[in-house]
Amino acid sequence: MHADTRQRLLDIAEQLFAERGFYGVSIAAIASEVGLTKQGLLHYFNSKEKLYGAIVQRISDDFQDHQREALQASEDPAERLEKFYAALAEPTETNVQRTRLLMRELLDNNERAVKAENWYLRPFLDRLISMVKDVNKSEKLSDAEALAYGYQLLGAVNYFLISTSTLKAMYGAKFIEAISTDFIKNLNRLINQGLNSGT
Amino acid sequence: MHADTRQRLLDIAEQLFAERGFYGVSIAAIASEVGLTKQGLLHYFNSKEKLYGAIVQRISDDFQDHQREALQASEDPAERLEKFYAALAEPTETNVQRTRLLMRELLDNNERAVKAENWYLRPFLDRLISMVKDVNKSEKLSDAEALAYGYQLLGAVNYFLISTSTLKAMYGAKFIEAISTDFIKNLNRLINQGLNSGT
DNA sequence: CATAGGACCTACCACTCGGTAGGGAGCATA
DNA sequence: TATGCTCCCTACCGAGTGGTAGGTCCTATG
Repeated sequence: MHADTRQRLLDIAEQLFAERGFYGVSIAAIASEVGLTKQGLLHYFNSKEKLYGAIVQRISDDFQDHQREALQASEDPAERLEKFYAALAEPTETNVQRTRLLMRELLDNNERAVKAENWYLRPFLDRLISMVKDVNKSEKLSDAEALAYGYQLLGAVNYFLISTSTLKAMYGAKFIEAISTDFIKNLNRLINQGLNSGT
Repeated sequence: MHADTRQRLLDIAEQLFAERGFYGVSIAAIASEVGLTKQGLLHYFNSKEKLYGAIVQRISDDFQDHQREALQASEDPAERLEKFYAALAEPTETNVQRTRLLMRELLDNNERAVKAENWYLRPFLDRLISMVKDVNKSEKLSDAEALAYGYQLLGAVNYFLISTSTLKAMYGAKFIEAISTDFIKNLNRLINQGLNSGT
């Protein structure tokens, strides 16, 4: 079964798909990067779509794992939310990579006209809603309000994450480092302040 | 010179690039949508890259125009910022389309290794920085702080815009409409609140 | 020692890609 | 009438695409 090769295949393909998008990478290019021929790759995944699907599935699974961990990390709901977003915002290489890939997924989704497999984000978002609602129980936020709020922060974090490299080139590395710390500070302020004053 | 055909070419290509990305569309597909052959298209733009570049340039120009308009729309800096983001968040078809295209640009930028033409966002962001600083003059925000703040809102808005169609499919149109109004409300609250209390 | 199956290969298929060469129709100027 | 330019065409190219067919080697099991 050679799970080893399979893993390397997934890892490298994930990286390439994140960098260049689904149409921007050929299976031959992926295979050669792994040290296989195109047909070696197709031995493990019968088609390009299947390979890509396996990658998205893996990411989505991991994301939900991290979410569950954040839930158990603290008793205070606000603190939990802070930790959750802080983990998402961490500029790890894999974190940035996966954010890029998921963002591309979001963009490409549209034309695939929402097939069932695209609902992978659903449990993630549902959990996010309940996390937000937990923070501000006194006001009894509606699901829509909670999602609006959670999604705003999600967008802020993800957008910034995929922008850093471009921003760095524009403003210089030092400036962006300064921004990064300000960014997290701001984020936490929004979490605590935004949810504890009138809607 | 048939500026007419040229315009239609740009319009349709913009739409297709936004939907499927640079690699996802062939110039033949674009041409046939316009009612031309591939070589008819190449008569106007010598290469696929040139066509794409012209589109990005046009968007970036229009964006800056809108920004300038927002600057003149009001005397109150906070209100200006509100109007600015409200305009960005408007779910117009072209607005969504262009946001998608620019987001793809941002994702693809990385591998093009930051050539000079990718700095098209620079004046846009610079103006954004000064707009944010104007709102909170008493605290004398640094450029980094201002950009961190402005970029957060930018990310929130853009990310939400490209997500609406997917979210609609997941949660239903009604729910998302509710979110949209909550979203803008939230955004304005963040603008007024976030900038007037301690950093 | 035979055999089955996993892991990977070469060769090839039909097709699409971006781009070039060269020509023709229509019109404006000389 | 000749010339030249804009607009757009057919025909074609080499390279690359995802995928299939069929085979070879190796190892694990009977």
